[in-house]
Amino acid sequence: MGSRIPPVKGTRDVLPLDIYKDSDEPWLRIGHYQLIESAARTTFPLYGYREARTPILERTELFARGIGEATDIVGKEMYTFDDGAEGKSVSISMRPENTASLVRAYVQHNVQQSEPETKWWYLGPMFRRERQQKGRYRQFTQIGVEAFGSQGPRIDVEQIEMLHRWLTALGIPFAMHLNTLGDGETRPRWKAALQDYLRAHQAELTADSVARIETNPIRVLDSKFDKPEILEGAPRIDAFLSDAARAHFDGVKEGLTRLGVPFVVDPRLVRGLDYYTRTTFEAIATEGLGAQSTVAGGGRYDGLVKQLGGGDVAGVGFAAGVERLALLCAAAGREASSRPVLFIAPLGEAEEKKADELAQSLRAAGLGVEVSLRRANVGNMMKRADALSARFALVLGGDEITSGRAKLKELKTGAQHEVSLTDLVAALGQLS
RNA sequence: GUGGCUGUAGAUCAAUGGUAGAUCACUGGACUGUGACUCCAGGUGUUGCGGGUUCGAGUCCCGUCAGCCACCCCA
Repeated sequence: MGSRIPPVKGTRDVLPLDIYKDSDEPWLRIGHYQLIESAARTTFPLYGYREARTPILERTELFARGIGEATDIVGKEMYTFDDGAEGKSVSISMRPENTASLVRAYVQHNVQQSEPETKWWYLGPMFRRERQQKGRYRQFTQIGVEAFGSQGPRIDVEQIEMLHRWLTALGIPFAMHLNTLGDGETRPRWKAALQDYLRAHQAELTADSVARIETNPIRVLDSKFDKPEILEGAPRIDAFLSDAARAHFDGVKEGLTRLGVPFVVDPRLVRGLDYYTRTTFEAIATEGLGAQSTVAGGGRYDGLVKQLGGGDVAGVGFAAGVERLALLCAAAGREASSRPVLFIAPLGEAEEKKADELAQSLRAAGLGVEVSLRRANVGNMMKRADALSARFALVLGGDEITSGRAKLKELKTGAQHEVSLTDLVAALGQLS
């Protein structure tokens, strides 16, 4: 008589089931996640990235210092609690992103000493307490990479090319947007100039934009509600770039062009996290995601390692939203599937025992085999084989056991092949 | 956090304020020897939840929760 316990708001189950919330909204299945993850697992190591895992829980301080106290993520979206288990209270948060954690691990283990140039990739759930909408959930999954210790533009280029390759392999329609935020001095100087300009035009701006002059003036440039001529007249970052920062950005653009990676320079591309410097980039889906169309975003964070107690080590990384990618894969009908090679339908008790033994030996040979576990007529068992999308079905009755031969039915074509039960492995290998 | 829309069977949706239904899916049977076609049978639904109005509420009103979409922000 228990009542149902509802799931936590903004979280969702990912099942191997064909569940549709409504007719034109494909529900995410595990197969969509697996497709994206396996593409990452095969692509990233080609570029020398190795997987790293860090805890979901970190001290709140890490995110406050790493991501920025003033950001929305840290200011109001983290799941934070006090952990008093060791006598004194420590503030703990569930990670809202993974870069700060990886930098902490990098510093913690003095990786700089043993491997000055390091490339890591990661995968896992992140948590932000936001109001959900399409492609945005409170628990979501990110796949990302970080490259530590390389200064020049070639690593930026290599990483963007890798992101391009991965998304292309997944069949995602996207455009790569590219910008530079300049080095450590550029951004504050540009920001100040922008604020001066916007304050001078306050009277003509919307209330939202006026409020953002102080909090996030760069975002004002992205406003959809203000007069374009005001936004276009704003000071551009170009005028504030140092020679070194400009040369770096030119190097990135030249490298991408040389490797044939398409991109668009987008001066309004701003990354929200405080740690970004110089190169920033975003892969933006060109269809299918509504307002949450950024599918991957990243850039340089040259000061972050030092800020978190390490050496003066450069970094570049990106993070991709798996749910957003999965929605696009779902819309395109692309999905990883695991289907059995063979479904065995035994007709009686003795046949069931024989079927179990056959299945065991086939599985030992690496073949996926499903055995009917319920006693039913052949038609129903065939129906089950069909539902599982088995490649072949085999009916096992008394005749087959005494003769040692059976008919292997290929479900897609309906063709039947007579085979010997003793070398089913070879027969299946030959047919598939 | 702000705003808009929506909550009825596993799914998609019906039901003038008056007996809660259809289709698909699922299970079984027709059919102890072969799935997709056909026919038949099978539903104990907290109508999201809680109040209110009414002789009577799935339907009207209020609240609340959840989902969706947008703002904000971000992957």
